[in-house]
Amino acid sequence: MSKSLNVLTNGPCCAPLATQPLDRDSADQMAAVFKALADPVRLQLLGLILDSADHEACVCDLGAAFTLSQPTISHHLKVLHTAGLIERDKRGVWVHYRASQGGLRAVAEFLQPR
Amino acid sequence: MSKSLNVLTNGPCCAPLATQPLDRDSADQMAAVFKALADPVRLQLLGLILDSADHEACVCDLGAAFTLSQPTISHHLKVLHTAGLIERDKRGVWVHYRASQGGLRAVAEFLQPR
DNA sequence: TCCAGATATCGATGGTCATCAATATCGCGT
DNA sequence: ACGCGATATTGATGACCATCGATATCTGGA
Repeated sequence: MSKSLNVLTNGPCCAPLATQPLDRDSADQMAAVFKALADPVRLQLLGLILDSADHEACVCDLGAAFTLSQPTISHHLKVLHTAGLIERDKRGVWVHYRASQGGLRAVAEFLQPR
Repeated sequence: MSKSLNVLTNGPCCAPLATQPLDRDSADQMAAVFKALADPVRLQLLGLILDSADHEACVCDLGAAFTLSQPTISHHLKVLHTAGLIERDKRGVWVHYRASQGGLRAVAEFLQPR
């Protein structure tokens, strides 16, 4: 705790924190990425992409694995793409999404950097 | 794509997916953990805990780092705890939260296991 | 036993999100 | 140029969530 009053009545709690919290901007940015991962459908989509050859899959195949509507799948892929977790590659009529190794690594590193 | 019709009209898209998506239960479970991480305040709380000695901090110190109300901080800590990301340790009047190495590792491994 | 302080729970509220149907856009073949 | 199929965008709707004030619970000291 921080108020000296409590120290008098209840004794010391613990040494005050040494560091400042992540600045708000960085926290917002990371939270946005985790928000993109915080949906079961998007995790399934990402899993399908990672399990595919070259970590890349066509939207048509991805959509076929779900009973959701086509706009919904498109929306989820856009969220993952905006978060920097997958990359978009349009080949004629079809669109392929590829896992972004950099984006995924950045998230993983955030969780055990100390 | 999946319908042979398209193959006739537009040519092949790509080889169909080899694997099934993550089962829905596992996806829901992982999404719940990511949902716990998908908030800037919770990321800041987790960061403060990880940066503290022994990866552990007192609620009173954690709350002092924010301008949010005490119930809000308590709520966020509960969300992190329920997700298995931090452990609770009550010492008399004060409560300490400790990072759950297992929980954090599980999340990080999920992102690059292939 | 009683009080004060630390933390948690409850109920309400405003904002955000997942999903869909409808529609738009973009590329290829004819 | 036209049409069809693949993907994206828009607008609406119901569900979920972050936050707060009020209140409850728990613990140690007097």
